[in-house]
Amino acid sequence: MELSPVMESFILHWGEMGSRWGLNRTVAQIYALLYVAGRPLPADEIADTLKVARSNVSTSIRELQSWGLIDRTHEIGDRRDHFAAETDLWTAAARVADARKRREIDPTLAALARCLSDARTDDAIGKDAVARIRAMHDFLETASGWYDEIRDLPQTKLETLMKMGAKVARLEAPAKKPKKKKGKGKG
Amino acid sequence: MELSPVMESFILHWGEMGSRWGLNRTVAQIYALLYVAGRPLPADEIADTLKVARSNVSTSIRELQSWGLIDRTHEIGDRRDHFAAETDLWTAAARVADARKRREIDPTLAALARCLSDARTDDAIGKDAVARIRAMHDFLETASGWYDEIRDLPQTKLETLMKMGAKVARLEAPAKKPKKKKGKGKG
DNA sequence: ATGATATTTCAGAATATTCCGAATTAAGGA
DNA sequence: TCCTTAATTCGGAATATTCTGAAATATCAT
Repeated sequence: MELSPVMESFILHWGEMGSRWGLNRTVAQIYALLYVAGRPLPADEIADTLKVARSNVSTSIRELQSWGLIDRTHEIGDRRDHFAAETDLWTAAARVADARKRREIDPTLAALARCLSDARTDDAIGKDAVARIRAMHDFLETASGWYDEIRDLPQTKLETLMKMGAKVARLEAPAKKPKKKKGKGKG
Repeated sequence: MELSPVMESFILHWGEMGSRWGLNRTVAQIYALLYVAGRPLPADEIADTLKVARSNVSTSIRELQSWGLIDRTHEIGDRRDHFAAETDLWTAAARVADARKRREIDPTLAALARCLSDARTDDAIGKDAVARIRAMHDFLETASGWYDEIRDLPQTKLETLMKMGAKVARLEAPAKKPKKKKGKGKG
């Protein structure tokens, strides 16, 4: 696929971004490419466009599939697999959040639970240290539970909830002097 | 500092976890150590305990400070700096979220804005592709705006909001048969 | 100043990750 | 079956990151 300057810039920036969020550059770039392309692309075209090895595309595609960020499709008269990005960004974000929770939060919670259990036979650890580990466990568990509760909300409900958030914020800090908006000097 | 088996396990797991969230192992381990220790430790004691180079501790401490996750303190009769972890996990999580937004989301938003601006003189890009880039930009901007609105809420308000979230969830899928509480089969 | 201790910097070693490309496997079609 | 094309696997090269240890710098007391 022929990339325009802006498309190229978009893909490069996205690759950069992805690498800060635990994806590797190629994986993020492929997602970006499929996202702007707006139509399913076969693996070899992806490799050509991004100038990476065909095998690298294969591996990266597998990774993107494991995140639920792309779909595999087919075209008549073409034996090759084609891939399309999930273009609904709410859905994409939710997929990533789900996957990260499953891969990182849940195992961490399990590890913390094991620590707490083991602590009962660890006579070298202090009660306060155990309490802090418990606090960590409970914090993650609470956050995790909230996530489970809101993750299935349809977007509209979620947006409503977000707007409620803004209201709560405004209730909390009512404009006492609505005359002038002044920088708070937070630094 | 002498580590009990559970403390060691906690620190190792946390190091593992941290590396999945963009911190390096040592940084995450130092935070974990200071967190369980429950008292300020000097850099050389951290190095001894974790068996890493003193210089590595210096660098990692700087990183932790840049995330706002540790405080520097002093003890009378001791010229060394001592470091203590932020033990309030809400605060710690907020600090990380703030930092990541500033370091990753904000620059990405800027890059996307630049793409959109450049797109006007890019005659090789299609209108639909521009529209998708705009969708990405707007999505991030919206999420970013929401975050700004709720980040200053005190914990209590935030918890209230979270509970509202749970309620909204329940309104959305009301228990038709409130006879028995049954596992929802989340898999 | 001088010496003692604390901290930081930084070049390069150690390690980890990403990526390529050759070889292999899989899937059709004739 | 055999041939062609698509897809995957995997050893190791290329690259990036992390970590060490030595040297430099800073801080404080005398």
